Amino acid sequence: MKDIKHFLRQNSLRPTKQRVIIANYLFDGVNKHVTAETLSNKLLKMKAGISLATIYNTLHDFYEKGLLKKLMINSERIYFDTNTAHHHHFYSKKDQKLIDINVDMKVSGLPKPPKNKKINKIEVLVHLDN
Amino acid sequence: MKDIKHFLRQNSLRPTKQRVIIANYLFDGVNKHVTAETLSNKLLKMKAGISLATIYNTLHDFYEKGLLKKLMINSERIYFDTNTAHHHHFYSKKDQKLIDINVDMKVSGLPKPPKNKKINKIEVLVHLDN
DNA sequence: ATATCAGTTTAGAATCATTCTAATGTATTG
DNA sequence: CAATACATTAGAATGATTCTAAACTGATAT
Repeated sequence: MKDIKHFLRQNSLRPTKQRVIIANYLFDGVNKHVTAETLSNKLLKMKAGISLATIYNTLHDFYEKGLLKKLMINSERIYFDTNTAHHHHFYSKKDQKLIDINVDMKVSGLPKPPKNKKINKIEVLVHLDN
Repeated sequence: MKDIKHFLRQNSLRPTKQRVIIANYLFDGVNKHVTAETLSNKLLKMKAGISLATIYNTLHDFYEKGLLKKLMINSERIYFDTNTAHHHHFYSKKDQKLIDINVDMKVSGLPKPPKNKKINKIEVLVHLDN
C-alpha cells in the first residue's frame, strides 16, 4: 500500500492525518484482526496520539467502505478483519486468538434456507481445544 | 420435562422458585434462543417477578451445568441456546433471528490446525440475505 | 493563496449490556 | 426447627461503545 492518501480518497474517505496513520498500519500487507482496544494499544506504542473516539470512528468508517470485515466471534468485543475476502477462522478461546483459514472449504448437506430467504454467505468457525 | 425440580437437582442446582419458573419455560420441549433481555420480557409477560440479576445468574448457572449453549453470533448480546446438541445456524441479521440447522453437514478441505492445537468443534453459520 | 464550509477529531458525558456488592431470603441437612 | 450454605435482589459499578458539541482541518471556490 504505497499511496495511502490516494487509497483513502478512492474509497471516499478524506485522508486525514489520523486515518492515514491507521490505514498505514492496518493495510501494510499483513492481514490483521483488531479490536478498538488492540488498535489503540498499537497506536499508543507508536505515539500516534489518536483519541479512542477517533479509533472507533475510523474502524467504522473503514468498515462502511468495505475495507474491513466485522467478525462476530466473541461477544465481549468487536473484531475487525483486514482480510475482506471470504474466508474462515480457527478460534482459540484460551488464547483469545483468531487464525485465518484461507483455503477453500466446502460445506455439504446444507438444508434449504427458509422460504423467501437467500443464503448470503457461509462462515465456518473451527474451535480449538488448547 | 415433567419434573423440573428433579431435573434441576440432577444437575446440582437447587430448585428455587425462580429457577423452576425459568427452567419450565426454557425446557418445555421447544428449542429456544434467548438473551437475558428476551427472557426477561417473556417472564414479565408471565408476571413472574424475577429480577434481571437473577435472570443473568440463572442463565449462567444453566450454562455452567451444560443445560444451555452460549452462541457467539452477533456482538451486541449473548445468545443462549436450549439445543445443546452440536448443530449449526441460519442467521438473519435483518430479523435478528437464528434458526437451528439440525441436519448433519460436512466441511471438507479443512487445513490442519496450528501445531499443538486440536480441533474441538466446527460451527457453521449461514448468513441469510433477506 | 484565502475564505468558506462540510467533514473530522476530540474530551468527556452518556448509554447499555452485564457483573458486582452486600443485605435479605430460602432450600437443605441434621 | 435451627443452622448454614446457597440464592435472590436492588442498586451501584464496570467496561465497551456511542454520543455531544466544540474545536479543527482538508477540499473547493473565489
